[in-house]
Order: sequence, then C-alpha cells, then structure tokens
Amino acid sequence: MPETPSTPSPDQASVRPLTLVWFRDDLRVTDHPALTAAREAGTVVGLWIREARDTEGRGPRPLGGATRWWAHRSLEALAAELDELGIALVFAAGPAAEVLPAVATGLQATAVTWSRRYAPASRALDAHLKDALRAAGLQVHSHPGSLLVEPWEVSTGSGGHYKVFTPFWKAAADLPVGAPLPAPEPQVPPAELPGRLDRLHRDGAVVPLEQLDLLDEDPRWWEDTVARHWEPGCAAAGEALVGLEESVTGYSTTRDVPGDDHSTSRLSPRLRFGELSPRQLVHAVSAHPPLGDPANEDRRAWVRQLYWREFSWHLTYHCPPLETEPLRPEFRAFPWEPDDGALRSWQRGRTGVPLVDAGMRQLWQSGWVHNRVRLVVGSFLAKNLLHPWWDGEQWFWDTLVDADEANNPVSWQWVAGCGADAAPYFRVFNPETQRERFDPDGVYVRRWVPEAVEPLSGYPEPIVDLKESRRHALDAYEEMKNAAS
DNA sequence: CTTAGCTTTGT
DNA sequence: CAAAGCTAA
Repeated sequence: MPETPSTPSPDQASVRPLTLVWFRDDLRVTDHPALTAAREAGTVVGLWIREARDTEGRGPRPLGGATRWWAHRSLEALAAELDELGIALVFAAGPAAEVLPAVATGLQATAVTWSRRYAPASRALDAHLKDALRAAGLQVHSHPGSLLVEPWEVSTGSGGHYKVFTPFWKAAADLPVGAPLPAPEPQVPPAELPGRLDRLHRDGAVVPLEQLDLLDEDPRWWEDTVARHWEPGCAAAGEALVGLEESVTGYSTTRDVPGDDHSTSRLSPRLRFGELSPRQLVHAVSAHPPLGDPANEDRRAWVRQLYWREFSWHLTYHCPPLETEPLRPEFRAFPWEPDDGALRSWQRGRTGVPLVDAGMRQLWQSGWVHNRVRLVVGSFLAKNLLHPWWDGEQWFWDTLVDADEANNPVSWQWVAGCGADAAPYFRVFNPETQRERFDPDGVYVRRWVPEAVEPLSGYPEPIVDLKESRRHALDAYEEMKNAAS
C-alpha cells in the first residue's frame, strides 16, 4: 500500500463503483486497457481463476506442467505489483461461471472486466459469461490488450481470413500500433473492502494462491531445472525489456544460432502470460532507430516474428480447433506410424541424433527451446519418425513455459506439413546439415548433450537413418495424395 | 526453414 | 574438375 495516496480519499472511494478485473493471460499492470478503464471508473479488485473446461467444452485449454509453474510464480509477482497500487488480487479454482458471480456478489462489485481471449472455446465461454453476468445486473466489458491486430481487423480481398503469412503481415503491419498505457494510479480502497475480502476468504469463495495446486510436482524439481533459467513475473519482464536492444542487434543474422544466448530475446513466456504486451515490445524496439539505419533491418526482422504470433491467433480465431484438426484436410488420410518407444526416445533426448537430443534436453531442463531447434525436433518427429505431430504438440504444451494455444498447434502443423502456410512437404530438415550450419563449433550440442561427442559414453546410435527415413516420409506423403484423389 | 541433379562458373 | 548456382519435386 502506498504511503501517500495521490487520489481519492477513503470517503470518496467508498461511494465509487467497484470493478472486478478478471486477469487471465495478461498478468501485468502497465499497458493493460481493462485495468486502466476499471481504475478510472473507481475501485478495483483483481481476480485470477484456475479454470477447467466446462461440460460443454468451453474455456481455455488446461495449463501444462511448465505453464502451471510459470503462472504460479507470475501471479505472485502480479499480486506484489498490484499491492503497490493498493489493489488486492484474489484467487479461486473452479468453473468461471460459478466463481465470478460468487466473488462479484461477495465484493458488491458493480462491474466485471477483462482482456479478450481469442481461442474458440474460450470465446464461447466468455460470451456465455458476459450474458450471464449482465443478466445478474453487472456491467461487463471486454478490452483488447493481448494482440496488435484483432483477428477480425484484417481480411483478404475476398473477405475471408488470411491463410498465408506474408499477405497477412503486409496487411497487419499497415495498421497503426498505439502507444502503451502507463500503469494506473494507486488507489485507496473503501474502508469496508477488507471486511468483504475477509468474508470471501472465510467462505472459501477465494483461496490463497498456494491452494490452487499449480505446483503439483515436487517444488525442488522446478528449482533444480526450469527455475534456474527464468524469473517469472511482470517486474522481471520489465527488466528483460531493458536488455532487449542486445538481442535485436544483429537479429536478422544471428537469430538462427542456438548456442548464442543473446541471439533471441527469450521474451516468449512474457508474451504468453501477458507480462509484457506486444504493443510494449513494438514500442520498445521502434523507439531508437533513425530511419535508414542498418539496424532497422534487424528491427523489422524481429517485429516480423511478433506478427507470426498475431498470424497464429488470426488462424486460431477463424479456424476449427487446430490442436486436433489439420488445416489441410487431406492430411486426415496421412499414414502416420505411431510408435510409443520412438516418441519416448524423442521426449527424453535419446534419439541418437545430437541436435535433436540437445533440443529436447534443453526443453526438459529449461522449459524452452531455441526456435530453429524447435523446427528441427518437430520435423524429426513428424517426418523422420512419422509419429503423429499432435503427440509432439502435447509434449511441448506440457513442457514449454511459453506454450500458448495458438502458436503451439499452428507451428506444429507448419513443421508437420499440414498447416495453412506450411513449407512444401519435401522440405525435411536434416538435423546434421542444420547442426553444421547453425552450431558449427558444437557449442549448443555440447552444452546439452556432452556425451554425444565422447566415445564409449553410452550415447545411443541414431534410432533412424536420416536418408532412408526422409525417403519413407516422402513415400507416405505420396500415399496420402493418392488416397485423397 | 530441403534435396538431388543438372548447368554454369572459376581456376 | 570442383564449387557455386539453378530448378523441379
């Protein structure tokens, strides 16, 4: 709580309306339109719900292990940031359709507000909640905040959604990006609010963060692995923004070097949880360069990657569920060869292919993989092993700290060849060529698979022959095309 | 963000 | 005759 409140005295505050801000994938206080609007209207209380999909399948995809860990830590940080502003953050688990009315009633809130979500199942839930809460007499307002381009803001000449990245990028990049909003002014909550919050706690309508069971594994496991690599939370995210310049400089040439720790920004989990908004990132990157500076090419390349995320959400909003449905429908007839043993070798980084194993171990140990290596390990599972891509997608969903509902399925479909703008099927990444090209000194492979270069270390022989399995994949593709015609 | 095979270029 | 460039799948 701030010592010298700048805005309203407690008396004034008590008569102003109370808005419940439902945080979801927007765990920040700056550039948060829903929070800003709520704060301008009066008193704010924050809420985060550990949601499960309802019986009709509405709601967000259940968090994976790594994102549960991140969410827990990021929520701690958000609670601290909000506390500085005099805003309480409360937690609950269960269906949002039950939690929201209970918390709103208990706080005598007059309004509920949130940042929009865009996955079909989440939209369906949010639309339903909007109706139900309005019917119960609450004001409800949803705000943008997680995307640069709302999925309906750009469309092709024929009025449909984009299916190819480049034209999407051309259209989307033409839209202006507004300036980020500052954090809201601190508030002095009405005197009766603490009593209402206490009652909610006593009734069990809200619970301490720890009781959400987001850390269901042994916490020591996280401390020994992923926690060594990351500091979740919007405060740390703000600091990461300061170091952004370093990763943007030279980005267009160095971004493909997985052994270089500064070749990418590593901001993906910040975006996933909205610790930073894409708008803040564009703003941070666009601030410095004089026009015509060669650094502009790096910036353009970097911002372009941000628009891949926008494109993923654009597709996710407009298409059938992409975690199960191939965008190219002919792929429903693709002759996959599921092999649990091969899947397990891949997951554990024991395929005998050094770059693949390095990537999969980086994933397991740190909850993150360099983008180029994601493409290599994905191509290896879906093409060399012919194992169904959705098992790889699910593994990434469980283990990546940045796993989001749009990027993950869309990118997997891209590497598997069934995505809308997928590379031609015959483009099968050769992990050995990729290693020679992007990890020539072996820095990356040695860091994650030190025994790969040691004789007699017990490092396995490759579980498939790269050349032969590539040919086999091309045959499978031909088979699918014949089946389709 | 492929590969293989053929053609062109450079020494 | 090797390296580099082009092209079709």
